Amino acid sequence: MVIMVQEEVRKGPWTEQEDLQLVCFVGLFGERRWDFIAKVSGLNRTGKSCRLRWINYLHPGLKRGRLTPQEERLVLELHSLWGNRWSRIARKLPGRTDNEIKNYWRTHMRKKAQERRRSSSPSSSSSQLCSSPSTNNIKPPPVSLPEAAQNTTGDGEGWLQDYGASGDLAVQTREMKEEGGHALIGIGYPMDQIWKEIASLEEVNSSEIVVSEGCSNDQGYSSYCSSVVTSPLWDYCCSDTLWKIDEEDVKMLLPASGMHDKC
DNA sequence: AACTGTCTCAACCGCGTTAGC
DNA sequence: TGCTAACGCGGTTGAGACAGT
Repeated sequence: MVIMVQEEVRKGPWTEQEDLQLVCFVGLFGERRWDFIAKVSGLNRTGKSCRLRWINYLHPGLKRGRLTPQEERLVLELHSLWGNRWSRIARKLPGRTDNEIKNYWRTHMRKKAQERRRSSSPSSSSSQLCSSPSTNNIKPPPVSLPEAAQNTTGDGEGWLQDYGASGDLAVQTREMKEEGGHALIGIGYPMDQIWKEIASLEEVNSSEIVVSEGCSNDQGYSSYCSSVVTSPLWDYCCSDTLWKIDEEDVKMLLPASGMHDKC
């Protein structure tokens, strides 16, 4: 019997050493080709895992800590427009990740569901369409809404039912759905108004957002990272030389087998 | 102090989309 | 043009922290 001695792909929490290695190699090769980075870095991780770790934790532009009230409000507003399009929402919140927003939303919805359960009588079970945000078994009937509103249906009824902070908008939207989804405009909270509200929110955050959206390229980093708290790991590894090394040069200079030793 | 329930967040998984060949 | 690998997104899970009893 042949025993395959295969290096197992590591899972679970990342160690500081792994973080360091990843930061180094992302510095070398950029935020792409994650499988390649996973291989050459010597991390026994999948490319997916590396990417996720980078995006959700190591990215130099990330904010830490709880969402501010403005951010919370923005999340609620944008979710009412786009539904569970977390990455899209995250793009409007500089320094926040889709994962973070998703987690926040879950917590938020759970709280709302609990409050609702407490406040409602035991007999009124029919009104509790969503006891938990993660319960996606209950899918809403398909409705013919314009795109912005259609996107909101992806989560089932739950988020609409339990929507709290900007209740008016939620109620309006729910009413629209209950009416079959036709009269999206003109039920007291027209799309114009919604967009105005978003626009005004965006104005408040506009400077940050502009920077954030530029952050997907290298230039964005340099400007953005200087104004936001950056990872200590990043400080450790992010030197000019690292960024200036061309990938082809690296190939010439560092045989893959020993790369991670040098980094 | 010990136990239990709840919350938060990091990470994984599956699937759809995109890019390269 | 079809195939394949890589990427990106949304859903879900699980471990650790924290609060309440």
